[in-house]
Amino acid sequence: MGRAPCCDKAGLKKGPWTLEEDHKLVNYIQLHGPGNWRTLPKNAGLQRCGKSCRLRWTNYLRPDIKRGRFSFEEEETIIQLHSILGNKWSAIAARLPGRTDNEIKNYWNTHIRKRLLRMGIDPVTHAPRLDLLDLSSILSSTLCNQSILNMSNLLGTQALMNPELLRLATTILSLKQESQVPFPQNLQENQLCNFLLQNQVQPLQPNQYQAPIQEGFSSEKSNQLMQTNVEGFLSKVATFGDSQENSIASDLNENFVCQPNYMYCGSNPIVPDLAENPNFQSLNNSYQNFSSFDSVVSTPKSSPTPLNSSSTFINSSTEDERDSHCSNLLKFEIPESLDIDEFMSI
DNA sequence: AAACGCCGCAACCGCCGAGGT
DNA sequence: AACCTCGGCGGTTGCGGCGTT
Repeated sequence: MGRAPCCDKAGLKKGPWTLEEDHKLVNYIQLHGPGNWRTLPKNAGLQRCGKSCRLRWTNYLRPDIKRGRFSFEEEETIIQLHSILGNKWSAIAARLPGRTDNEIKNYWNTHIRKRLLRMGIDPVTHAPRLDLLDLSSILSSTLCNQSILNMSNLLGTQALMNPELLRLATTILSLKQESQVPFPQNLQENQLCNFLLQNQVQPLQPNQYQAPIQEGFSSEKSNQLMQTNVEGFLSKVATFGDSQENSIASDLNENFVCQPNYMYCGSNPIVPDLAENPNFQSLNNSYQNFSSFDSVVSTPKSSPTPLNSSSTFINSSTEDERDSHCSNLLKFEIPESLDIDEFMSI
């Protein structure tokens, strides 16, 4: 039910707050505490509506408000949480001590959103903007390379970065859960090939998976590592799903890897050393983050806790440096369809 | 120095859900 | 059940500051 704006009443002031008004409001709240906003302005001697007083207090006058530029760490938190929560600014603010929802919303709209757009990333879905991709070249590349598809290709770096392969993994997991058929320990090559052919997944070029392997990191080792991590991912998803009575796992199976996300590196050349490849590390981090996600989103609002971060940040960095950092941290992605309410209630 | 446009941010608007009567 | 109040939220606006021409 809608109702008339509270500030429509005659005699109530609007617009910027004066120092005197701020003092009145602060003094009153220090004596009586916040709340009962309807009667507060009258009692405090303010010609403002209660709503205006509440906003002024929560967004500006509250003593625990942090001022100044957002740190990389805070920015990372905002982007990660936004990929999970969407425009739930208050929920995001609950994870950032001293920051208000209004401040975060403004920062998103004026800085982060624009940066994502510059990077060709949709700030709403956190996915690469498909309208910027040359779809025809992708399709033609796929068709040209189908004949060279083999297991080695599948286990190359790009395969792991490719959401379609992960999609296959979760699809199999889904089948396992639904049919109770024993999960095959080792996928057959032809199964994967058929799947990829059917889904037009872009395979690697031969020079992409052969050339980069360097000393100390053989093709066999990289394949083993990839296998290990794909299985590890499956294990994480399975464990996670079981612990959440399969409801969230169901969402994951359907959506977690279906959306384009930052792990999909497109036509980027493969970085030789997988162990140092930030994309590869990002994948590991992604499901590590996943397994600890309840701790990320369920901390009570009254006791906000900063998210842990292994990164080191310098606040005075340039926008370009933030762009660069952004491109790495954005490889973390959770589908919007994830039932956040369910998460929050855990 | 003036005009103009852009940007960032504080504040407002309109809607919603919860809870009370 | 219907209505009302209240607090809260997300989207939008408007103004001041700043840089550019």
